[in-house]
Amino acid sequence: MVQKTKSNLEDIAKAAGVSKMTVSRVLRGGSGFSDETRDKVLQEAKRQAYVPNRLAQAFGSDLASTLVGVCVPRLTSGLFGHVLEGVDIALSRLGYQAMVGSHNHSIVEEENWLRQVVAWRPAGVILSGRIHTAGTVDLLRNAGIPVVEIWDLTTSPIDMAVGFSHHDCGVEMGQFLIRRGRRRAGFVGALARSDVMGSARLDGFTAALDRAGFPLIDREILHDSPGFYAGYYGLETLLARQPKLDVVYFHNDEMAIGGLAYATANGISVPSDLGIVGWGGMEAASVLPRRLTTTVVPTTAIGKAAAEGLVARLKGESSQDVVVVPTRLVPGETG
Amino acid sequence: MVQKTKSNLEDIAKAAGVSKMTVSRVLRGGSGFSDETRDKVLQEAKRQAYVPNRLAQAFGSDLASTLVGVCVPRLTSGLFGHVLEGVDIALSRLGYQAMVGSHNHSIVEEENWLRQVVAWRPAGVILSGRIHTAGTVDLLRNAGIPVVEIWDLTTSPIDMAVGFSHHDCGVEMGQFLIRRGRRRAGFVGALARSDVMGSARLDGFTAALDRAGFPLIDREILHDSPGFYAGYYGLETLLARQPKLDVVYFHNDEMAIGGLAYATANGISVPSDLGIVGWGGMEAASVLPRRLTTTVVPTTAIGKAAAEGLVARLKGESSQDVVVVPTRLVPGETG
DNA sequence: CTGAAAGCGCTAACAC
DNA sequence: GTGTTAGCGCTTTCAG
Repeated sequence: MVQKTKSNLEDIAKAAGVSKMTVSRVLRGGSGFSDETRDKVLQEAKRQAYVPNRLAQAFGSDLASTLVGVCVPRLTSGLFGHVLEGVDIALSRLGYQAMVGSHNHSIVEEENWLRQVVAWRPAGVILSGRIHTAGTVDLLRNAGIPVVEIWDLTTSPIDMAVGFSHHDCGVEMGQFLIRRGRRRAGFVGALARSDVMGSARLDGFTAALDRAGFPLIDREILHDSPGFYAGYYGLETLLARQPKLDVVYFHNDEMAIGGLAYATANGISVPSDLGIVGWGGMEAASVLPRRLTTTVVPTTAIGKAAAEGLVARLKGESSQDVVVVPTRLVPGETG
Repeated sequence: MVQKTKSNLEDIAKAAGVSKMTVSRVLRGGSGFSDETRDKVLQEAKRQAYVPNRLAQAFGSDLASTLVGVCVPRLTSGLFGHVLEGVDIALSRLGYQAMVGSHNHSIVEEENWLRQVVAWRPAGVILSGRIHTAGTVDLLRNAGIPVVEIWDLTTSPIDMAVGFSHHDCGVEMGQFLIRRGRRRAGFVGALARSDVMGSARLDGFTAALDRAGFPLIDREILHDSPGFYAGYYGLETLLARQPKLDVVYFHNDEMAIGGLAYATANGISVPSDLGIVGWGGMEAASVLPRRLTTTVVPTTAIGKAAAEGLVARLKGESSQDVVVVPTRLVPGETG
């Protein structure tokens, strides 16, 4: 059977004996037609399995499209998965569609992604982080669409922002560990050169330690993806150099759990011999035999707030330009 | 400063002293123009920061759009995060854009998502699973676009498919545990009513146990998201009813790790008192103090193959309609 | 090698 | 309450 060409407003109009415009009005649920007309049109549309052409709609009118670009560093990160879920649920509830991309912590890849996406004339975009290429900023300015930057709030945003200060997270953890009596701290991270936000946490951490008079002893930064393995081997490497550390701050919880695995496997008792603390608040961290000491980030809430703020702006509703979400240092049994 | 209206082909044409058509040809890298013309046009395009309007492009021609719809059950699942990453990397390398959605294991939500997405006239879609509503199938047929169903391969696909048999995964694990001497097996799952693929694993598992003469003793299915917590409390509940189980098969690795945490916290020694086995192959499973016995699924490869197969089809290249990816039962130290 | 004309499906603006 | 006209930016087709 030959593929039947998709029906359009005109087909319905003809079949219902009205004009395209009337059909358009009915289908968009406006007003300016009789009940009788409406029923006829709706019935025809259903019969013909009419699917509106959003391309024509978005193209042919100033009506903003309902496409929203969303770019995150990595799709495989537990944290960003939750952020995306928050975005996705909010957007779909509001009738918007997400175009998703990832850039693996490269602002150049982010620009490439954005260049593709703006060509689709999206209603707005959600980006991660506060550092972008000049090209990205130009693209955004020329597009003249709302932008929400999520995750980091260290400096002032291009347009809107939802997040928190990574630097403060590091400071808070540093102060906490000092209060707990730790004096010889190390750090294990990954991808330092490109993950600016991870570096911000480290900066805050070292600053706090410095102020307390017990500066960071050493750090080990792996050029690897910040997962369990990197945490495991990162701790191994760091301890080989610095056997006398009394606590290690990890780039994130996955790495901290990897570190915990290394400690367990090597007879290092946690937290008495060595404290291990993470960042992020992944679910797994709280069901470990020993609950991980970490900073919990409200990931889904960030995604939701970003999507809702963007749409509020699009609808001309008043909305806050900068939303600060609270992170929470949760003392566990490992640090 | 007033927002400068975006430049279009005509603006460039005027500035370069040629026609729209010539500009169009140059910008799309075709042929039929002199080098001199090309340089002039490219220079003008750059000067005006021209961004092509993909909406007009896709709308105004039969040229397939480069939009690809991708729908997964959950964005927060470690496994699907990796699938999405595979899809995303392959698509962006090939010049396509992903419209992403999730349906939380509801085929009705999947249909709602698809209805929105089809209206954008995507080049193709990637769906998860083999069960869809009649409405979904209609939508797909009418759209006349390629469809790749990923993840499950139990029955024959609508169009193309990339995956493996969940049923066989269950059978294999059942046989493995019997060979290891387990005789009193239980199962802990979540969301059974809607997660058809999880059920397929359970079916295969019970079938294998039945054939061996040691049928499944009991199962505990939680109406909760299949994460660490559900695994923890699911095992607690199951053991309260059936203290004499000698092994428990979990819906996935997250739940198995939760179960492991419960066992550790309650002095149950694994694997001597109780075997604990999972499914999926999340990275964490292999750095636990005791490596989890599980089935490893090549998630990223599935996403990559789905995206590449779809694009191959779009370009008229020959491609396999059904790609079976191998899963691998990896014996660890927990079962 | 280059250009002119028509049209994709829809909606805004205006007429009736 | 309903219809008509024009046009969004691009590509296709056909003429030169």
